[in-house]
Amino acid sequence: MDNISHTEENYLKAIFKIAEKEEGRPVNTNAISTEMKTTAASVTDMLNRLSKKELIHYEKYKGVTLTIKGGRTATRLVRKHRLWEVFLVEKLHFSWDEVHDMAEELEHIQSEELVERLYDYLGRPKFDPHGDPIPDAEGNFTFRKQAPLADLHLGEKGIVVGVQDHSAAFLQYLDRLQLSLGAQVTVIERFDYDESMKITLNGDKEHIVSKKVSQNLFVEKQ
Amino acid sequence: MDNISHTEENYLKAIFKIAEKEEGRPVNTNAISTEMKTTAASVTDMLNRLSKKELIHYEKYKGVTLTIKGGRTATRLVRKHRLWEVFLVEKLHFSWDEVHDMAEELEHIQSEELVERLYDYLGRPKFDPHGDPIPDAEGNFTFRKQAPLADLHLGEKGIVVGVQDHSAAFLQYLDRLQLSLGAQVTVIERFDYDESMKITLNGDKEHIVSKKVSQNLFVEKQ
DNA sequence: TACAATTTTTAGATTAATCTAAATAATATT
DNA sequence: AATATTATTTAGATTAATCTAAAAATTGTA
Repeated sequence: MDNISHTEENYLKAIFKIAEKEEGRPVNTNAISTEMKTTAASVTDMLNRLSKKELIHYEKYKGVTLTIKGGRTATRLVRKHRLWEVFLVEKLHFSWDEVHDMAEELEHIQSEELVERLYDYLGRPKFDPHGDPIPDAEGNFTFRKQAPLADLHLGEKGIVVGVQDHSAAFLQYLDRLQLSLGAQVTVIERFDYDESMKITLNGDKEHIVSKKVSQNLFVEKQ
Repeated sequence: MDNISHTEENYLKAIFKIAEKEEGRPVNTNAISTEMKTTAASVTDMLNRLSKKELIHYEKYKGVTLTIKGGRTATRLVRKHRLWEVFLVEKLHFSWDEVHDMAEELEHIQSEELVERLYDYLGRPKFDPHGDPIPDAEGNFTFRKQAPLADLHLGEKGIVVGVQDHSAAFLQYLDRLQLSLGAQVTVIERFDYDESMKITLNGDKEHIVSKKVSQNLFVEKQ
């Protein structure tokens, strides 16, 4: 069969990512050009190519959706990306804010056998170092009933399970606050003025976290 | 600085590989086109590009040599390739005949930090699963006083340390004969007729190995 | 040395991926 | 509904990497 270039793979991943938020609605050209940091003209060009390869359903001016084949390719990339991130953090001891770019390259390594061996080697993880679910070999995601920390009411407890914002700046800031995955947080005060909140960390240290932080941090309510 | 494409990297590696055998003599266009499985015209094209980037010294009709920069790039690729092979064999339990193609892809992963962490993680290996030396971070190779098994005289002993032929077919055949790295061989008979030899394996099993095998297997004399 | 054979380069085309600028379609606004 | 705005596509160029065919240079040989 015709093989898929790195660039085509990246477009599929971008479309998949946008489609996640858009819940099935067709993804439009501009959204893709923003995600891919390229021009709309380049996107149109690529959409024609992807369509010819039956990786997307595409109608002029009407946006795109992934075909089964395109969706499978995208979830495989996500699986590979997240498994490599686990490898980099668990085995090579990189921190969670350093691994994204390396995983962007590693996800394009072809061999399916390699990925599955890596998966076993890593102990069949369900989540990556940022708390994002790792799809299984068939492309199925494990979902969690998570909510932004901002949604917790006074007195409620939660376990930190993920982030909305994946930027290195945010991740490093969380490290400074010791707000890493698995930490237990309890809301002990809420300030309406700037929507910040006071929390305790693992029933111990107290912190004030801004609205921005509490909105970008996912917890599982206890 | 201008960055180097995967293709350019592959050309540099090919030139490096040919230059190893040619011992410093300029590498000619045809040799590269054979190694790269491409046309001489494409090679000439690429040589102009590599020359412009100061990765090779190139004079029309006179062949090429690597510049310091080009040589460093090539040895880094070799280092990465061989370290990834160690990873695939030692950690993911692939066999030595399966890892080449995967390593061809993995060697292009950029991060130098990743390679050095991998190196530590693997226990700072000096040789890859085929017995080839892994250059250090500065590009220095560890050499061994090795010889083809064919050179051993009657009664001489050697330890299998490497292969000349890296083909999967040869490697699989060696596995069948239990002639893996580290095996001790003793020449107990030599047949002039077809230049085959009878050996004992680890002082035990007897085998007859063909000229072709004994020429493609490196041993360290004891 | 001169001719033949080989090697290498040049010329001109092709494909993937990109760009800018202009044209067209869809959507929003008065 | 007509017009303005925004989104998308088309047209035409560019660059990297490749090819085939032809030309030029080098090497081998009679």
